[in-house]
Amino acid sequence: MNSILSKVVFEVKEQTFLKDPQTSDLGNRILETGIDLINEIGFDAFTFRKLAKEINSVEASIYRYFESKHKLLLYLTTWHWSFTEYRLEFALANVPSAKERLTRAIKLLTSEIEEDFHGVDIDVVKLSNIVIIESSKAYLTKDVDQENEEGIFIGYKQLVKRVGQIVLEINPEFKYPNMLISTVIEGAHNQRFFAEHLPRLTNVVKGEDAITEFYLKMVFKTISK
Amino acid sequence: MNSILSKVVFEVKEQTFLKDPQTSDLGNRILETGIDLINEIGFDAFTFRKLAKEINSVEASIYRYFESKHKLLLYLTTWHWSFTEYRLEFALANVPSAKERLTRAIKLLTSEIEEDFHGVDIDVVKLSNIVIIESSKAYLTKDVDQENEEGIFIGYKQLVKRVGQIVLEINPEFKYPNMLISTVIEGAHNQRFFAEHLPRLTNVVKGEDAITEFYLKMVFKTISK
Amino acid sequence: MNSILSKVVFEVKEQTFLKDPQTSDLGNRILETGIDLINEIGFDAFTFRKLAKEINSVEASIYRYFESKHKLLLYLTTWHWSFTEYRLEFALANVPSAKERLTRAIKLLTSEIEEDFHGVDIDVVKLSNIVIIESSKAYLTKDVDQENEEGIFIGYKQLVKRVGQIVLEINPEFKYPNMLISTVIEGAHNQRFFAEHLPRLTNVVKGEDAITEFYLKMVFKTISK
Amino acid sequence: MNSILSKVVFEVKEQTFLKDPQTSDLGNRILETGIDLINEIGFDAFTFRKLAKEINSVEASIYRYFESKHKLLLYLTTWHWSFTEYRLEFALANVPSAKERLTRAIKLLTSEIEEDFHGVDIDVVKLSNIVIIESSKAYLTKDVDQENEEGIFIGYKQLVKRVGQIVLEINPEFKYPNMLISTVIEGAHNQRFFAEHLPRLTNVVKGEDAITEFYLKMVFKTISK
DNA sequence: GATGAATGAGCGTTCATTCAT
DNA sequence: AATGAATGAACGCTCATTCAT
Repeated sequence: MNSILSKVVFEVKEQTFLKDPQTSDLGNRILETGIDLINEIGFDAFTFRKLAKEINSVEASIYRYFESKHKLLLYLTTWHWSFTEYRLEFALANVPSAKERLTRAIKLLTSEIEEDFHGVDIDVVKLSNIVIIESSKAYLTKDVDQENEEGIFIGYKQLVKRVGQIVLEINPEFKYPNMLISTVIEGAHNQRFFAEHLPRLTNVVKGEDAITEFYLKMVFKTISK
Repeated sequence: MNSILSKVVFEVKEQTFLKDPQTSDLGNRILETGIDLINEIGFDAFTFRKLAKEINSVEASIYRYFESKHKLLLYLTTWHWSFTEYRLEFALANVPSAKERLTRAIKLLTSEIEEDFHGVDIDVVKLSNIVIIESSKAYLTKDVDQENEEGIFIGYKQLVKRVGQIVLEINPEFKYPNMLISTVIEGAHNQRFFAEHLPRLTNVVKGEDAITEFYLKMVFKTISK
Repeated sequence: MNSILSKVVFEVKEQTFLKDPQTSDLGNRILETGIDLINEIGFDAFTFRKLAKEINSVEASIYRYFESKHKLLLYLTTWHWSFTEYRLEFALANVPSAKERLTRAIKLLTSEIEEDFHGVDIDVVKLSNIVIIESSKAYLTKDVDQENEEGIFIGYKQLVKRVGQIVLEINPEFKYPNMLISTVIEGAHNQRFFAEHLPRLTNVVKGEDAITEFYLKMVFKTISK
Repeated sequence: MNSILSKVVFEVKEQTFLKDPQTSDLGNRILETGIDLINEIGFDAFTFRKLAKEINSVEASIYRYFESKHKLLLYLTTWHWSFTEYRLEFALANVPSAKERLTRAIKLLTSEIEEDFHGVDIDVVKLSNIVIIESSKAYLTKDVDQENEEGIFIGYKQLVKRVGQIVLEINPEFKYPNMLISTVIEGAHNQRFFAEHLPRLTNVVKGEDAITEFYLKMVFKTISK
């Protein structure tokens, strides 16, 4: 699994790092401990200084890999989207029915990751939490347009497009496939956050898989003729 | 209009300010120029120092009104939700049909504000842009839980609940009214941002009112039996 | 003397400071201790951090007064030129003979300051050393042109022009009065430095007033018809 | 020409480098690109990191040649003085008249270099600009005395002495030959800089060779009995 | 001999905040 | 009530330098 991963996972990220963190021990510690720390204290409070202390190194060393903490966040989110697309590929492979494929895709996009992915050093569960809470901060910036030009969000767009195309297979006349899918992805993030922190904004009861159920129903009803 | 506004609009915000900014000239300048400045440079780059310079005052004076820039953002977003609820009240008053009320509600929540609201000093259009881009940063924080306890998000929750109840009028068995409505509200924000900056994540063509059309259809199909 | 000083001395410097250091206790400590410290360790090694430590304050406080250490140096040099022009005015007042005035001007520009100037908090002797060693660094920069536009070097230019005009009184056909005077001023700086550190570049014997003697002779011979 | 150059030019510099940069390809790239870069961004903004990037190498490699950027500047200036002395030797060879020799020397010291020197990889015009703007920073340091002891400024001193001796040939009683010549050299640097950036300090009109004219006259008048 | 990786130290800057007036 | 002055703390960043290969 590892070799395929390596092949699939590392796509668009060249713009986000100065030196590929996956190629050295220090780089990997930056990623692993970085994910832990962002999870723990939140991205706003996260600084390279604190991370450096945590990995018994210094800020200057981290700057060899990432230009800024914002770029590190971009790296993590693009990694996450590449990884998600890779998982999607596997989940949909050899499934002929478009409806079944869309079902699987929505499930994958709206459920929590639980499995352990061998061959990946990165803690995908924690990373997924970061994506839920912090990823929107990665694009809600004055720099979006420039970063978009640099192709940093390609992974996300590809994913949306790909699932959107399944929608079109089912209903070729549906006008807003991308809008629907990005609503589902961002919505699932929000609902998961609301469920934990602002429960009156959602109707999720802990333990149940309400989010997935809701979005599945929503998608299929919305695209029905 | 003004008197009613004053009555309706200022609800939950006591937790967000130290001294009500609407009661003094300086306070109002803080709000007005604050909105301008956040719009211009983004909330991340926004500081009390810059705001103080802009209004020819000093940081210390702003601190009389708001404990932090984060609290100012909370003030602005709660103001926005109160204001939205007030507009909703007017839009739904004396409309007997639940479907018509839901339609009006969704339209109001997903369209851009354009009208000029007399009697309100605050530039509601600019404020609405801030809400789109920055409001999620107001709750995607390590302090959500505490701020939630303090009742800061009550306005938002009320709004969601109120529209959710219209959904239940139409389909009393629908399990996820709040989830649906908060998905619509947050989704509309996202799509409006995507339309401008990451168009491949949406299917919005500029000029058309695709967002409203999409969410109207989505809501009614989703809640249909 | 003080009152006249205050009037004469503070001219072009507004561009060099954020808040006039002469108007507060802390500001004056910045100037006095700043001069001491630059003298001691040299401008290159001088930092706001070290200065802050020395005056038992913090960098942030110094930044209220000066944008950068470079601006502080500009402040000090412009102060020095204003002060020199003021001294010149006194030295030349009521002296009818142009030759005598030129002689006095050259002496003033090429000799070491020794007197104590009452009513001035600034240690003019130490400041003069700084000007000798560091002032050229104030203009030998990529920012000269911009700073020149801002009028920062006006004091120096005025001084050169004023003495140049005495030259023209004596020999109206002399083509290069400013060139001559700026050569004298910069030359005197250099020779004083050489005398102390690179004696083989000069012919100064310590104790003698060779520098003044040389430049006096040089000037008068050069402008003679 | 090259072979003589090689013999004459490389004199005192042993103290300034760790490994002679003229003996390797990388070393020569350091010199050439270093000169370019210092010219472009100024010595203050110049760093080994930037230089390394420019020559597609790394900082560590540059450190093999030069202990610090300051030493590199010393290398360049001593090279320039050796080169100037070499040019002087040629210009004065077989000229019996002392007055003529002094004239030629002053001209050489105060005019801009324009000719292309074949056999020298170093861009002498750019180097000359660096010397004008930055060379004073090479000695206006707390380390002058030590560096002087190490003989780093010998080239400059020799040059001054040599031309000073022509002065003495003409007027054996003139007391300040070195002072005069170093005033001319430094003065010519200053005036060239002033002409471009602070024209009101000089009387140079672009295109004319005023600087040389002025210093020629100044020297001969000053040393006349 | 040249390089890649890493680091220690410190700089310049800004922020949020407090205190005295 | 508003302001002016000052500060503590930390951030982001870069530099010069070293070490192992």
